[in-house]
Amino acid sequence: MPQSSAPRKTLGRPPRISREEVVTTARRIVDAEGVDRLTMRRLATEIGSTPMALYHHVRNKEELLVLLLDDYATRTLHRPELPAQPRERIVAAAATIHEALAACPWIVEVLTADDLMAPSALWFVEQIVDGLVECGLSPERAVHGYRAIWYYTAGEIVVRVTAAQRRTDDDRPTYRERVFADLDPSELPRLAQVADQWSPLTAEDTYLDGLRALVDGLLAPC
Amino acid sequence: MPQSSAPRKTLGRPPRISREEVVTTARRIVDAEGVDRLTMRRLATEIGSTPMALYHHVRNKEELLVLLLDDYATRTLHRPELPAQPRERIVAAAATIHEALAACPWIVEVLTADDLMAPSALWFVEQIVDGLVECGLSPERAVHGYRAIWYYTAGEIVVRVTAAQRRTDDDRPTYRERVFADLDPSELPRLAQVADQWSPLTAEDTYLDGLRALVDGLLAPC
DNA sequence: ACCTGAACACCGTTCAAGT
DNA sequence: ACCTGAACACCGTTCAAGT
Repeated sequence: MPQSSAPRKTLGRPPRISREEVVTTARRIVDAEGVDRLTMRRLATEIGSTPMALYHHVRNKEELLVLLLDDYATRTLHRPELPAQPRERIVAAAATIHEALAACPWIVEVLTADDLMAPSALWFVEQIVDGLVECGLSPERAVHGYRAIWYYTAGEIVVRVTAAQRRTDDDRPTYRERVFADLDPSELPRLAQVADQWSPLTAEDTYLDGLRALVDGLLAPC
Repeated sequence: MPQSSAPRKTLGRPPRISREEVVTTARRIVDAEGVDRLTMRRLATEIGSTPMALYHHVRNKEELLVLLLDDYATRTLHRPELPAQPRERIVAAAATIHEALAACPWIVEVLTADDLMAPSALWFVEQIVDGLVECGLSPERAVHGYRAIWYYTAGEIVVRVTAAQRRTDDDRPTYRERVFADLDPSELPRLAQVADQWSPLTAEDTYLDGLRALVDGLLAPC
């Protein structure tokens, strides 16, 4: 793996671009034009080099995206004052992660990578796991609880972001709208009842309500 | 939009391929080799035609994927006997959807499309919304409750499927493993404590536990 | 109405060679 | 050690023409 931070022991051609420059330039492209426009070729021309030069600094495009997420997390995920009460601490930590992710929609491509295991996010994971343990869960159940919170959080981001993308793409009625339009009220009475409110209702941001419900449910046996 | 099912009013060149044939062939490719291998060109050669012929039967690749999800849902999502008790009915309906999605990992590409609004899935959505209303939630809160369940379900699928993909891709230590390996126990004591159990713990299928916690939490105020 | 051929405007990545 | 040029093996989609 290329290590631009390691001391140079052997002499060779001096590097013209650094891993950091690659990541910074990639960030600029993504911020300005969206993640779809980030290609190795585009990045190379932007940086004044060739596609292949990049491969000396990142293993491949996927690694570049993970580095980008790390970079983003390090820059924006500052540790807030969290409530002392453990239940509220869990909610606040999850909400902070959620807020940071929601503000950078391109993340969806990378989000699903592993966990959100950017080093700067680990502190929040710690707070959540610790809060669950303090509330009486075993370490094992606390990890499972964190995962449930993570599934819920990642799902909310993925669903909301991609729905938003589709809305701007074109203005024909969405597939969902067509399906709701010819709904049989005798077969699906509840859905028919809420059909015309569905869009505004699902557009509301209810992340926090659902999060509280989930945390309450996870802590209920205690 | 092409309507192969509509009666042919004007005479013209008789169609050689149908929308149904396109979808069926696409399904065969996806089942056999994964969604990555489904390209318009590959599909065209498989069907014995040219890429452009496909565009007379589907608007574009995205529509093809939505049709594929519908097709899959129609074939596999059969209505089970659901428990009469509303809380258990909600859990069972969500679990059935989850099971169907988990069995077809290529879904992740499409999942995020809108809601899971395949017509054959609507019955399950109805059961969930109805169960929540029967438990005392207002229709509005019931829709929000369904959304929370959907976020959790979609998130679980997305995270698990992509984690599995990455595992098979290569056998180097994952990014997560590297991050966990050099964890500072004085800074992140809980994570350090569970570090070596993290992989097995997160590999466990705890979807149902989290789902029950979420549903309990949603119904708690009642 | 439906299909074809050729082209447009791209991708990520590898290989072999240069400095 | 780092970078370049050229190539490989692809993409989705459009356009203009054929039947």
